[in-house]
Amino acid sequence: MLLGMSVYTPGQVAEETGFSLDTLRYYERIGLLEPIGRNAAGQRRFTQDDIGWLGMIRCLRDTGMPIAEMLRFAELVRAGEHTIADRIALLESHDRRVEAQVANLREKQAAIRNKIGYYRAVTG
Amino acid sequence: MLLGMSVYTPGQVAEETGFSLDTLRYYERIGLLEPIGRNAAGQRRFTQDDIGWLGMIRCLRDTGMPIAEMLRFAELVRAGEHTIADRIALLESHDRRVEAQVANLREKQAAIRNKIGYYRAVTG
DNA sequence: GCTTGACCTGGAGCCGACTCCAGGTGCGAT
DNA sequence: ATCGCACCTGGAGTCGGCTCCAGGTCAAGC
Repeated sequence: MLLGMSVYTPGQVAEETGFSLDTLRYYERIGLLEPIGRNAAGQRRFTQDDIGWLGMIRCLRDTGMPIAEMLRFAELVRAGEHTIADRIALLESHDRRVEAQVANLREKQAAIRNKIGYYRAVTG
Repeated sequence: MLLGMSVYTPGQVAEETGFSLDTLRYYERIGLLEPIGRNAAGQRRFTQDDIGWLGMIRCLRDTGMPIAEMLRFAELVRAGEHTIADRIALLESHDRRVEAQVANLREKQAAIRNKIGYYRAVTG
């Protein structure tokens, strides 16, 4: 029973992660994903681990991390356990940027709402 | 005394708004700013109003509104008072997107912090 | 009267992040 | 056995948003 060893087709992964097929191939090409396993016909078969890593990629991407920095993180992960301090440093520094991002967003949002309020007042 | 009629050079505006000189010219070219006044030598002189509008642009830009939509908003503003309802609609719809953006950011940030916590636990 | 510095123009170039394409393979269902 | 579909490759193209460049103009200070 190899229940835990399930693999996923590119289509399934695209569906699940929200990345397009092209983006998945692109990420593999540039080394953001390490080489994905293949079946006999040369088609990609993603593992649960690959999908987990893609989840991380999505977090970083959605919070505005540039690909160059995600690549650095990927390299740290590949380099093994002794890079964990560096990974923490990278993620914490990113976390601070995210915090600043949210603060800026909130500030600008307040100004926009203010403008809406002004327009409302003008039209009565 | 024309105290209220002060004008600003491109350099001053760049300084104050944080937009580069090239970006200011670019925004005028594409019509996001309406044609900026000129002095005798053909150099731009920005008014207080221009700077106010640039403040709005910055809010919209920093909250992720694409230029195409800012252009639409600019056109509404130029078209006069009768477009105020449309402007409110546009800004409110944007505000909802900003809200979603913040929510997504927070969610992904939580996952990143989780990862940091995991790394911390691993290294003890 | 010459240099310096801030500005002007139109147009080209760049960067990040995909996205699309042409031409080809293999597999499951009819 | 043939159709359709999901997949493959390398490479080119797109898009948004600037950013840079060459060559030129003025005004003020030395």
